[in-house]
Amino acid sequence: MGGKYVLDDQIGYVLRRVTQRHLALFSQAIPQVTTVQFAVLARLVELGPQSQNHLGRATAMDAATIKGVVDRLARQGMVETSADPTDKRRLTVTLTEAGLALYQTTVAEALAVSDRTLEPLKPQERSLLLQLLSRLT
Amino acid sequence: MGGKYVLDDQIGYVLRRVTQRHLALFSQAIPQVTTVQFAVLARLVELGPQSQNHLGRATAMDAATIKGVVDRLARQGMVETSADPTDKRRLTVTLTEAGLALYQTTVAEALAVSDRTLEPLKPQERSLLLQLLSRLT
DNA sequence: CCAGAATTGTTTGTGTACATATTACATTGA
DNA sequence: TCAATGTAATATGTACACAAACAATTCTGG
Repeated sequence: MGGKYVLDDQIGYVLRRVTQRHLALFSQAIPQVTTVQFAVLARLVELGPQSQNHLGRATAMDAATIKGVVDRLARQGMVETSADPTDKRRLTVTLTEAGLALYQTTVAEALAVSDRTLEPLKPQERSLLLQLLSRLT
Repeated sequence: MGGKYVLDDQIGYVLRRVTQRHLALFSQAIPQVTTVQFAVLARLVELGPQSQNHLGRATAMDAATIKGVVDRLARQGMVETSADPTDKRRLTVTLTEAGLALYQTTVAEALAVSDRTLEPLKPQERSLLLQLLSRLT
């Protein structure tokens, strides 16, 4: 026994495929931003202005990744960056009016995308899946 | 009501975080190749030589992505590419001796990584999770 | 048979994702 | 207080991931 390696049964491969489907549903529903960019907007709405690295930690991205995401959001006018007067190392990231507006007009659709991703499951199974997955973080 | 948007409860965000943990465990255990490269090796072991695009489909990658993965595996001597005599468009990808050897010496560890990823769950919960996830592909 | 459609592979551009190195600045502890 | 340590941001390099456009080839239907 001990198990043969069957690619289709490996958690990593299944995660990748489910993620692919989710990203496709999201970009179809909300082409303006990516899932990752939307997560950043959501956190800024929730937490208010944040230093760039702190924002990265709050959205599960390392410093290099969050920098790229913030740069692209800033280029689209969704966030602004400014120097922190009390700590010269820090770059404060703030949501703009346009960023808040985009969030408010798309958040319902973002919820719908989450629903659509889970559509093949019954309500009970959906919360069970979420609960099991969140124990693997 | 319909629910507020709580980032930490969104399936996409949870998937991303679980994937991050899995990738970290894999690269720590098997630094020679990535999860994606390993998937390609596994499929070649399973199916034998394949055209590049077919191999991509068999591992859930589009044409541009599989090209990059095959290029990197070829650069490391794990696969070889050759022209298909019957169809001049096709590029046949074949596992090398070194590629097969790498697969054979790491496949047990790859299984262990899948296990480690699922470690917080009981055996029963693990198969339940896999079953629920695979319904979302 | 042959023109249009489909497939294969390549290239380019954009967007995560992370390791590592570097610079600038902050904190702390003896 | 000032040296050691830690943190913030940046830059570079590698690796997926996918869209779109393209050239070469193969297939198909009238």
